[in-house]
Amino acid sequence: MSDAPERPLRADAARNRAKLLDAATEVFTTRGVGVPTEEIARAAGVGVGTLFRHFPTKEALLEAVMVRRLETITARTAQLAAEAEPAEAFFACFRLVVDQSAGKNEFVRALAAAGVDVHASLQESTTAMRTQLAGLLSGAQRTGAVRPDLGLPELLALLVGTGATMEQLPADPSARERIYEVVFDGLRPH
Amino acid sequence: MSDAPERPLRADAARNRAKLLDAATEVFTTRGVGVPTEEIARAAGVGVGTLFRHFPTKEALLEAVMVRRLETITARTAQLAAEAEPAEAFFACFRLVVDQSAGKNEFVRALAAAGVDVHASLQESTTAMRTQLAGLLSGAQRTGAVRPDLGLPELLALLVGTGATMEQLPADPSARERIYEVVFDGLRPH
DNA sequence: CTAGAATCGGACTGGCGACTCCGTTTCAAA
DNA sequence: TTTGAAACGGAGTCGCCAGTCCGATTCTAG
Repeated sequence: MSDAPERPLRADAARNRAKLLDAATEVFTTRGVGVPTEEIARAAGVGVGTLFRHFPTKEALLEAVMVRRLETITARTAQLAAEAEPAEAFFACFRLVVDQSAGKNEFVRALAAAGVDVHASLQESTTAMRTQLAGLLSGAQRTGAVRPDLGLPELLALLVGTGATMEQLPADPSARERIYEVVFDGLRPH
Repeated sequence: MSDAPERPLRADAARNRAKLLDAATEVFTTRGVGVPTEEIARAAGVGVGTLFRHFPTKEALLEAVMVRRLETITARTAQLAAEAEPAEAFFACFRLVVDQSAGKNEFVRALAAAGVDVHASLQESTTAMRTQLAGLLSGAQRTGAVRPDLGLPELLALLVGTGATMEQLPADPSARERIYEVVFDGLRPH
């Protein structure tokens, strides 16, 4: 489209960029998106100047983190979808997304609150994810494992909501499991 | 305990306090807790000075709003619990709480993030609510309408999570209804 | 009606945090 | 090695917002 010329980054620049992304992922997920940029820079072992040279805006950094996460999840989802039969794959992916989305709801909120209609790069990644999920859903419905009246919007909402449910729970694995039982039972027909 | 003397508020002061609470409830729920205090004061038709005289801190205002909401919900819950039989009351209250909690998750987060171990007044209200819900839950379990392995923590988490689910949904009443079907189905035994 | 106490309003302050600027350092092409 | 372009770091700027202060206003007791 438009990103044609792009000279390759200098070695140190590429290294710093990667360190920033890692640090930002870590800090944002554990301490929330409110953490000052300077702390992220410090965690990455670089100066704020460097941070803002790579990501012109705090929001841009947030977006980059989201994109990477989404891509990871989408890839694993695709793998699962290919390996297992529809119903099994569907429920496995549901777990995967919920488990991986700890704290991510807050990201989405932060981005949305920033007035952005989700920038191009993010748009792209979310679309890929949605496509995956839509396929999984209709596959599972075709085999009768999931009630047929659910659409993609409901599935998406349930994924986010189940993530929120898990965040509220004390770190008790058996309670988590019970929540999954409730939701999965509800997803099955009748 | 300690709030003994409390002279009654002057007429205008009481009026302004009420206007502030109403405005804050409205603004916080529709535009989020990040809205500057000045806007809340303007929405209430008073100056910031007045706002801070009634609520020494933005956080205190947030808390007051929460308390009022919780008390309202708790009262309605109690009423429902008294009028209907256990199972019916349980599910009706579940709906009530979820419907009324639009945007409230964000409040709780904001308070928790402020480092407060939830101040005394809020503590009290939440305890009342929890007691209500605990009663409702065990009642519904006794009649066999709800799976017996669920505890209060799971119920609380599911209430918050279902609220989050609803917030993600496009404003489509039938989709909302489908979500309730999923969750309620999952809550029932087997 | 009047005084003075309670309240009000909004200009002002202080601190915080996103982002900029530029002298210094590091890389890599020749 | 040399050299200039690329990248770095972090002190400094700027705007925003919670919370303060005090002269002006509005209640209400007598």
